Amino acid sequence: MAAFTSKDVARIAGVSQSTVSYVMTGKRPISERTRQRVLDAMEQLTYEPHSGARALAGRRTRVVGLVVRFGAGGDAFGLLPFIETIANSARAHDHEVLLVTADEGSAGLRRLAGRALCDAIIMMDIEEHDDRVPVAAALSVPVVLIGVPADPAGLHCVDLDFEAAARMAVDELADTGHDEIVVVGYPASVMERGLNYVGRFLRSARRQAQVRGLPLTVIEPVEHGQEAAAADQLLTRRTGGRLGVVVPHSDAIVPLLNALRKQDVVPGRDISFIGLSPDREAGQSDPPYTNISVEPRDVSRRAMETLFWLLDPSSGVERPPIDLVAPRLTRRTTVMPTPSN
Amino acid sequence: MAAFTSKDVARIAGVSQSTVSYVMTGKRPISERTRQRVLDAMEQLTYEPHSGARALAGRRTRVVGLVVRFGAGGDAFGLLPFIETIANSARAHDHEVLLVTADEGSAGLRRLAGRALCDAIIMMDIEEHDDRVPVAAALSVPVVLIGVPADPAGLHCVDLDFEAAARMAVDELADTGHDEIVVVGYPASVMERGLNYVGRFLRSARRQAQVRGLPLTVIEPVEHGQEAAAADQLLTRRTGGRLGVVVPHSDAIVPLLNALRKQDVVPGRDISFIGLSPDREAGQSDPPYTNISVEPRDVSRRAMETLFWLLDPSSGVERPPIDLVAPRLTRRTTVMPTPSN
DNA sequence: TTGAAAGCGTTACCAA
DNA sequence: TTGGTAACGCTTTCAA
Repeated sequence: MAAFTSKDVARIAGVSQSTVSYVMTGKRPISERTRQRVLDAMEQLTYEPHSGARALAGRRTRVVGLVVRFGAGGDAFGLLPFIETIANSARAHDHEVLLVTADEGSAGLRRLAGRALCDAIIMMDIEEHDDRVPVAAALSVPVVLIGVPADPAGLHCVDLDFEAAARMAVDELADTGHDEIVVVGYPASVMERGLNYVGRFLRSARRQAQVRGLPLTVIEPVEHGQEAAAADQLLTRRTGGRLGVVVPHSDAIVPLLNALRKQDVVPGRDISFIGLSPDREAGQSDPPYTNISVEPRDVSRRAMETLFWLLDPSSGVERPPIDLVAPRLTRRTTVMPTPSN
Repeated sequence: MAAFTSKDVARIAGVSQSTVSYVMTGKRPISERTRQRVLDAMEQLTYEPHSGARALAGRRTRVVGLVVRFGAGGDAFGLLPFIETIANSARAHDHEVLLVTADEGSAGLRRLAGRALCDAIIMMDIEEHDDRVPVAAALSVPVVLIGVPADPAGLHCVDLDFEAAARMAVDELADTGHDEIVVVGYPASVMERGLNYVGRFLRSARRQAQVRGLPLTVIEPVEHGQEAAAADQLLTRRTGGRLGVVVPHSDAIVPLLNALRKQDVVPGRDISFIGLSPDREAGQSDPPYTNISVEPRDVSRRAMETLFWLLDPSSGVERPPIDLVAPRLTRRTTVMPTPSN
């Protein structure tokens, strides 16, 4: 592991150092013959360019900063697929991923930009009123948010369209002749954090219920492990009418289905059930439930497309400042059909 | 976001650029008065050192490379706590974390070291015979493995002591008068990957069963979602004697407990049950089960201690090349007590 | 189509 | 205790 430099490559190839650089960047035409000689020399030395030197001279790091929050909060199914997709996308663009935890708050952002650790930042787990957003907006590097804060401050945001998701759930229940809706809320830890999508979903659900003239109650907060109690509470709400249950917190779905089963309540027969979750989970669950799709991979892929477009606007088509992925409703058997009489 | 340099800081503070550098690194004594002036100037300019320039001149990046495998394979509970702990530990040492996926194989390792992207590497999800291990051993930066391959090639390894864990499980069942042991194996995807700990656990379990003179069967592979079938298979094994079940794949534990319950088989009364999982999961499960602790945080914390010791051997006490975290057995109610007659 | 050379912002050596 | 200055390995202008 001798650690050769572009000077060594140049010497072996019998060209100047700048030619080596231009072969790598492709920023000026090189005769095929020279190019090949340089490439051979690189191969021979197993040359790798020094990223620090590159960043210094070229004022770009080829690194994407990723700010995530570990621990309590988001849905468990979520974080890993997000990170994975982002890592793959970065690699596809020949970029690295630098991981920063949300615990660092704005300081982490300032460090990423100030120390020139990355060319762009992608930030997840945005709160509705998030201190970091104005800081991010003032940074010298572009920032893409996964989530939509109350004030995006001009930043590009990508997320699932939780407003549309809520409307879809309410509409589905309204269209099939239900006369009451219960939304099973989030754990207190999630509620308190003021995560943007919680408010976006619940507000939209309430509004649409009003539009459709249906009473809607939110049971909240529902702690992890306390889903059985929520199930009880929910069943007392069933005043003889057709009750529809909507569960936006995907971690609560399976426990809740289990709790209902224990009470011999069959979704699709006794009550209706719609969950917000990836299609895969919904289809493989027992029983499979009608769901509204939440696909982390779609969201983070779009976020990365936006990010790379911001880094090189000529590279693709312009991206909208707020880019919402449309949810999809998949009917399985947990929503009672419209009564035929 | 003006992007000031240490030259600016030097000018404002009325000192030379090298003095600014020495204030930051502490590599030579600075009078308190000068030091304060420099710190004030930095504060005033919100100065942040350029990491690329630093890496170039100082030949150290203050970055830790983290190689992880996403997707199928390891236990779901595992990856996130590992990453989180590593990120926190890195931060505590004023280091960044660069994330690389295992899909890149040895190329990722070569890139990390060749491009001087990091000072040290931590690599997870090691296979028993892993191509990357010899490559890692030849790198110009230290590498710490989480896991123990057949041939560590001189690299430092940190992991749970799966051999001891298997012995503990077998001993516990032997000591309480069982006369048969069934180990519920891993999904095929995990078996095929040849992950190091799978072999380490199963081999050790077999050996210890032999030592204790107990028949031991491994049901394998057990797919995710197929735990009910495994439960059936397991119950047919119950030839009237006292049967002990050991479940090393933590993802299978809860589904398996559910499957047993459906058959009205009560662990601790009808059969015995020991799972390998974090204590938290075991205690919060319904029912709580006797478990052997697998604590990702302990393992990754130790791995990071080793890594920073390798980066600066004078900083602490020497680390063993193979550092195994001792598992702990916590008895709950799922192992039948020794018959009293 | 190519080369020479001036930076990029640090660190660390050599002097003072 | 401090300052001056030569690297560090690349990119990019200016010339040819």
